[in-house]
Amino acid sequence: MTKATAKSNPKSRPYHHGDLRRSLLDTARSMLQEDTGWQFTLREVARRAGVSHAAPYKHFADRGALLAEIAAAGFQTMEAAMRVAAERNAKSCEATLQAIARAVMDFGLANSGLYRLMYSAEVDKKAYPALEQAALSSFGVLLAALEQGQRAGVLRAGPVRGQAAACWALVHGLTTLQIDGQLTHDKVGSKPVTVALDYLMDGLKA
Amino acid sequence: MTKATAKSNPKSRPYHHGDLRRSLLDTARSMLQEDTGWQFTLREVARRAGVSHAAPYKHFADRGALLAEIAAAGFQTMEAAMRVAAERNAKSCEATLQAIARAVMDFGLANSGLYRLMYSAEVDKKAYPALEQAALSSFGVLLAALEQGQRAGVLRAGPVRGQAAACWALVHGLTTLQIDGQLTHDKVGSKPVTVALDYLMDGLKA
DNA sequence: CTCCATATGTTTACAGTGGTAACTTCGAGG
DNA sequence: CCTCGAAGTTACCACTGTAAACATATGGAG
Repeated sequence: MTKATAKSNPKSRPYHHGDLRRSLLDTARSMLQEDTGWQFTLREVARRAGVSHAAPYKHFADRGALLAEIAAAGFQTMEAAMRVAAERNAKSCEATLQAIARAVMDFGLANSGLYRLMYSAEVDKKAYPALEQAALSSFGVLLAALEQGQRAGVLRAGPVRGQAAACWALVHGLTTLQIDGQLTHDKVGSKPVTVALDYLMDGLKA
Repeated sequence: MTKATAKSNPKSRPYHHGDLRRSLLDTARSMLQEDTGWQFTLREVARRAGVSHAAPYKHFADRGALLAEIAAAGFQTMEAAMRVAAERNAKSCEATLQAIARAVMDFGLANSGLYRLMYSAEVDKKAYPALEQAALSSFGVLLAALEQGQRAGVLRAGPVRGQAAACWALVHGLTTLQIDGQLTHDKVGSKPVTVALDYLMDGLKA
């Protein structure tokens, strides 16, 4: 592909960008990073990518499709983080779950814009099966950890998905609260996260 | 006020609406009700209120101000629901907390659009102190219940705000999950909510 | 090697949005 | 009664998402 060579010479701005699709995704991601205030215009993405405002439509059906793809990718990298956290803390079930929770929250805090997008009504999972599946897949990491905990007899026997929903809801809630700055140190103590999780963990134990 | 008489005769559409401010709020609220897909245009509100698209600006600084006011009102009615739930189930601390949780979730499910708005990044609490205070005030109901539980010795002694954060996060998380239809019966069991709360309650108990 | 089909980009256009400004109308208080 | 300000209106601006028509570069067929 000579496209690569074209990209190697950014000065002459070849008519064909080379890899606009990737470039648009990257640009959009970086915009999500800086942009806490929720605004996201496709035209601005195009502008920053140095391309006409209609160009993105050659690669994405519409604005929603771009967002959906970014959100899906977000779920995937979050899932990856969850997995390594789980594997590195496999000694006890509690440790694993705590590690997963921390991984999610760290991810959310580090990429607050992206995290918001992932759970925003802006992008509807029904319309993008790939997105929905990415979300479900990340949920699976939690499920697996809980199942193992039950098998080991550390956790109460019971509907795993119910326990998972509780954990997920708690972690997600804490993350958004923290993103919105409502879990400030003076309001809620020093280690609200660990503490809150401990409460739930105690309730889940056998 | 003869304005009232003017409003009583809607046919002749008097040049001055009578009570446009209230009317706009009502219209907007009802739009939030039907509208699950997140779109909310000020012009549409004006249209439905039977008024020109610039009229709202005589009563609200901008779109955000309207939304903020609606969100604040939402927090107030939610708080009211929480309060009556708490008072009607004051026998035991567990019952009170469960009732509060149910009240929040019922409110969220019954007014999903409004609930979304209340926690949306669309309306930033920093910019509207009244909104922020309304949110904090509703949080206070939960705090009070937990404090009472601690005093009664039913709950662990400890930082109340931390426990509150845990409860809040859990309930909020469950509510949004349920609104998004991700807590379906087959996925998560029959009474995911009560169950999940029970887990946390067990962990909070002394 | 030539040439053309096609993927990718650009320009132009349109409807709809939030927001401002200048004009009109109404009703209340001197 | 008359005026003055509040609450409407229309006209306008910059911007958005999206579509259609046009332009260009590139790879593969002849």
